[in-house]
Amino acid sequence: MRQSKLFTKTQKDAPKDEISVNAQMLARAGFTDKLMAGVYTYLPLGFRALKKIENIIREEMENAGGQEILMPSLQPKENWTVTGRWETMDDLYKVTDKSGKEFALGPTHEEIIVPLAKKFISSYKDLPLYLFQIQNKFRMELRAKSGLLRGREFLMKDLYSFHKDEADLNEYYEKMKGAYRNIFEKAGVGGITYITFASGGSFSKYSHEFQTVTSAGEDTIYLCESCRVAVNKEMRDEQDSCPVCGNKNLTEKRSIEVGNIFNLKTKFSDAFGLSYKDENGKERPVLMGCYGIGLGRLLGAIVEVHHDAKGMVWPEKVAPYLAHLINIADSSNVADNLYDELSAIGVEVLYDDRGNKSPGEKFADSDLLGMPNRVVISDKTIEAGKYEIKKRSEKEVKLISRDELLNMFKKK
RNA sequence: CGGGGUAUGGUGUAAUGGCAGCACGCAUGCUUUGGGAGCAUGUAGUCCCAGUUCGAAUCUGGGUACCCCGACCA
Repeated sequence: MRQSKLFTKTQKDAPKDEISVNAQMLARAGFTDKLMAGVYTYLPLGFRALKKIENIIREEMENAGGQEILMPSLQPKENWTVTGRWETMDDLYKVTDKSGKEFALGPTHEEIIVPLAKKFISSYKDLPLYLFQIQNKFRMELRAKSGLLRGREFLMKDLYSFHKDEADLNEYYEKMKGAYRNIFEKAGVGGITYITFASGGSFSKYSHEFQTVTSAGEDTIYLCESCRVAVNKEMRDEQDSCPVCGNKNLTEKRSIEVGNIFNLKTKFSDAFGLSYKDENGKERPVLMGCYGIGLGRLLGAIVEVHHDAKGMVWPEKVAPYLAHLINIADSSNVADNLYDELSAIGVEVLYDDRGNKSPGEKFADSDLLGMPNRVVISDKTIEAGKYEIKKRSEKEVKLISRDELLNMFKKK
């Protein structure tokens, strides 16, 4: 992408009403634009990062047997009265059409997917089944806050699993924990994201959250350093020790809930009469699990974790572009050629080809945007027959040959 | 939803009852080019509705939006 053609521009100052780091930096860098509290537009760079996260998640969900679908956001009231959540869920957006008919804007999709699954599941041969979608959710947050961390409309991956018995559900639940670990690892927050025991509601003792430790977090967890698991503050009264090793010496941390997995058992199957016939022809309820990840929240969490005073520092797998090529030479020939060559071998490059910007401004922009690798072409590098490369996360600048440069990016 | 705060060009800000000013951005021209360049000329603003006043960005009332703390968050 030639930066001279990029839709967005950077800003020196953050909007005064954004306080959180993720909101400030994403706005300054032109990754997102706020439409209203808790509702954001993803601009080209932010959208690319979001898509990277989406693809990481999709790959893991497909590896875990998930089949992707897309359910509607606009949903009939009737589905929500079946479970009683039309009345009890107080963050449900309700809309009314001209005839007075009422609808919900989906905050989650159990009420839609269970009746859907009922149309296709009738035998033990149809199970297990794993369906997921990546789609916008709506929740009437009375206080949207912290930029992307708590929105009213936000992109979420939700997978629903359907099982013939509890053993199968539990097995898949453990498998999902592994898939989630892979996702957060690839997203660059693996080392500081802890599986956390949280309230399980009325059907199981626990649910599990994936909590990314950062001072910007709005949750409080108690961390067992040796087991690398945590307990959510909401469980503190009933669980004051590590659920794995019994250690009572837990560390209090602030964290962001980036994912949640939940054992639903037959809660929704019962409500909608979702059952199957077993090997003996006996009718049995289907057991369910559900597994969510907020993509925008994860994006925001990554920024909270990976930034410095100058800007964002994107992990390679979620960066909008792998490299930021900056030309500050008099002529653009060398940079143009490198841009074409890298593009030809499939390297995602943001090319700062702007002719009217000073080197200082280009470097400052590059630090703010935070692509993992910076390549600088100047009269000096051209004269030396080399390319200057610097990792965003490091200070050292290296001069390398064209072949070294191409090889470095080819691997990725 | 309870409490607190804020609202002035695209962005950040100044003006405490008397000519809406500055910086960045943007536009045009010239000069400049390794860490947010210089000069010149332009461009663009008082959240909304009432009220007080000779006169309101400024005071009063109402509304709206946004931010922060708390509550809420299957």
